[in-house]
Amino acid sequence: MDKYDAHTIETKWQRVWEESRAFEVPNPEPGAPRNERKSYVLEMLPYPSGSLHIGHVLVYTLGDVLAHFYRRTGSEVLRPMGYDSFGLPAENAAIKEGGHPREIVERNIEEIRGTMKRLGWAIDWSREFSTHDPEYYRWTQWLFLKFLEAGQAYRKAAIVNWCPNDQTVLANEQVKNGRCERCGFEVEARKLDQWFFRITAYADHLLDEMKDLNWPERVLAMQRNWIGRSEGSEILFRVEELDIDIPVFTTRPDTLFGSTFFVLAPEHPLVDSLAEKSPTGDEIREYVRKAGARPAEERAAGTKTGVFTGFFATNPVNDARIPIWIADYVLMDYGTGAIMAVPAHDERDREFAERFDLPIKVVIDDEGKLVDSAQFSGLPHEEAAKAIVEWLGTHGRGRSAVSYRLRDWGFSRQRYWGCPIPIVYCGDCGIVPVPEEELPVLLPDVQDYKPKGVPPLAQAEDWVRVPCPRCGKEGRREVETMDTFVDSSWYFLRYCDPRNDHAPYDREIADYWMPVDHYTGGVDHSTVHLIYARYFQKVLNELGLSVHREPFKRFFGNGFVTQGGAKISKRVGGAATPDELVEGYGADATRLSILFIGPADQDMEWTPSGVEGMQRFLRRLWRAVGDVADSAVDGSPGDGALARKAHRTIARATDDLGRRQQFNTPISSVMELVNELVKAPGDPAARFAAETAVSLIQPYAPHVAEELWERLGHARLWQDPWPQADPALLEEDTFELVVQVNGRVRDRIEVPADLPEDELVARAKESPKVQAQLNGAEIRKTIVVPRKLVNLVVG
RNA sequence: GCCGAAGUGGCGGAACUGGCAGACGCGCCGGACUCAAAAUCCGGUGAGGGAAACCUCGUGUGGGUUCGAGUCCCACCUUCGGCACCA
Repeated sequence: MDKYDAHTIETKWQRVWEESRAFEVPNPEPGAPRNERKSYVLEMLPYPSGSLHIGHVLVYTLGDVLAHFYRRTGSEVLRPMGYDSFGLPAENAAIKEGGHPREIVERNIEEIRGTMKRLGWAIDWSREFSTHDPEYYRWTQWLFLKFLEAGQAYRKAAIVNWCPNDQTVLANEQVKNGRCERCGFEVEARKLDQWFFRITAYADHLLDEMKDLNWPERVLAMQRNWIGRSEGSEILFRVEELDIDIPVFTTRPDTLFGSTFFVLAPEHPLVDSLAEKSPTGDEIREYVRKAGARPAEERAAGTKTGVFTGFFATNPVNDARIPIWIADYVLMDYGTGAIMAVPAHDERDREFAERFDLPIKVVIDDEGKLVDSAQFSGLPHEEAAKAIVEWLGTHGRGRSAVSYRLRDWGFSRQRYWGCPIPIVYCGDCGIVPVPEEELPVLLPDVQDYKPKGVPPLAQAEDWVRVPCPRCGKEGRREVETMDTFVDSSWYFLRYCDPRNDHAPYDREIADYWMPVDHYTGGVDHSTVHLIYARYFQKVLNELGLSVHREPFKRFFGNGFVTQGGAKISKRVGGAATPDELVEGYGADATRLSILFIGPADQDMEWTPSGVEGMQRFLRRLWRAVGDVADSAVDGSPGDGALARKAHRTIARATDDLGRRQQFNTPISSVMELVNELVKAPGDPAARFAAETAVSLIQPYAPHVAEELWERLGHARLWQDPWPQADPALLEEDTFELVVQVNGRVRDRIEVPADLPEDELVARAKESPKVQAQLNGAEIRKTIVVPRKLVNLVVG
């Protein structure tokens, strides 16, 4: 047989798939019965801000293996692809390289598509789109209008995260450790009018409906953490001089008697009027100004600062008058922006009290019982918490309350390359939505789209000036654009019906394909994209636009691929990019090597030696199967060792891919089978073993598998049913009985599989090695594990 | 500090429900083929002891449960990831 030549084979089959539209799937006919075997396989769509790297090879090969596996196990598979082409990464790349963002992303998309095709990923290319296509963002705008109508999108003045480098506002989800997730600059707090999605209204839904998700625990834990639901109570403190009540949120109402001072966040709305009425107003205003200017990171880590207002609040439970302070360790956007400080039982309050010499009053003893707390003294503190909240309730001074860490999603961006927000500001009518029929609001070209703090769209004066859709007077368009995560919060629905020009998608079609059965992507999106998309899906459900409440039924979080310690390969000169790898080793070897490294949900280091090993394996497979194809032998595989090995391999690979979601071990199993085949070329089961190996490796190495399948006299392996293991042939007819004495292995004996237990024990006792260990001692206990071992316990 | 994941040969890793630790691959060592090299093929490869048959030790550390623990329980150490003045 000829030599294994990856390029010839890969080019040949890629052409066949393209010409036969092998991986395109039709949408269901209207009113057709639901196919229970549909399977929507999706991976997070790439940003076209550069070319693909080895990490993308992992993600899309994972999806590819599953798509092939599900198709061949009887599902109708939807496996689309597109590009998240709006947003900062692409825009920054454009600024760096020079040129218009559109040109840059479209050039990158061309390149990425080529790489994807060269890797042989089984994608339905007829459904491809980019989020910057007007035909797509038209519907992003349409959905925004629906959210606006439903009160899920709104505009408010808020203190937001401002990145001074990227010159834009960032969502909380895009700030890590007080720094911009993209560029690493420290974010500043700015008070601006901004657009928000009311994701906090769905906090409990996002938590409760996790029970319907087959997701890794670590990702769910991150989301839970991010949402940060915490149960406590809201308590009203009276300020007599001002004739007002100020609510505080606390998780520890049991410590209420220990509250010795009261703190407001510098951003608290009452601060202004307090300063006005206070003799030390200037001092207060000066403190508030300084606190506002203090970087968030320092505010969190530095020593505590604060200022006394001169006012006092009354503790509702004992009428104690406690001083009201303003301090920046209290955050405006958590709870009510005001706290009752209990320095004896809260570390932060203690630090503050010590610094400003405020009293510390212990109200819980070492046994966890209340002391010095009037009628509640002596109660265990959990019980006391309930009793105190109840008492507050009957006196109209408090109630149970829940607080969340999650905040509304601010999606205004002061940048150019994003989806325009379809809004017109009118002097008379205020905020006016652009009528649906006028969508899309096209993103205009501007002279200069570099960030300057003022949104670049403001320069497009002709575009900005527009008649108010409501009254016809001159209005001005919204010049902010949407966060790119809005685009990716519904793209999976558009794939269901990507060419629809009268709706974002046909509801019936989307209801059929959705939810995504198997979603793959990086866990770095756990508290960003994955939470936004869940929120969108829930709102769409409540707007009557989808029957489903969760977008991704199953999620697989792939690990990160590093390339740091990679040695330079002599032969391919340190091949590192996917294109270089395909060029040097072929797509099949590349695909195999990235999945063979280890468990795909853990981080991994990519090394060239792995891909060389895979190339060796493919040559070995090529030769072994080729020998079978060339030989005339045919007939029944029988039930010999090789046949049984093949059946066991089928069983294992099937279980690993379907149930266990383990992608490296099926490769090992097939390697074992090929090793056995090489050792037994004349075996009656050689042909069966060869076909099994080719068939099982097909999702990983579809090109070489297809070629060998053809040489074995078959066609279209990608459509062939997945092999099935014969349960009768899953075990050998003999097995190696492990004989233990006191739990330690002393001998291994080959015995017939059907030997009864007492006979197994008899065989075990006959073993000379066992005899030597027993040394005539009395056997106290005998443990028999069928088909595995006998353990003799003595002494 | 809180939440989560993980510690197994020289390396990546396997061992699914408590039952042969180290599958598979990389690397390394030896051999075959070759004028030679590459490629390929065959054999070996956890540590210690022994001429050998074999024996002992061995899955981060220390305990425990069990006939039997990489796997279960308790305590701890280390690494990585997320959150972090969240009241």
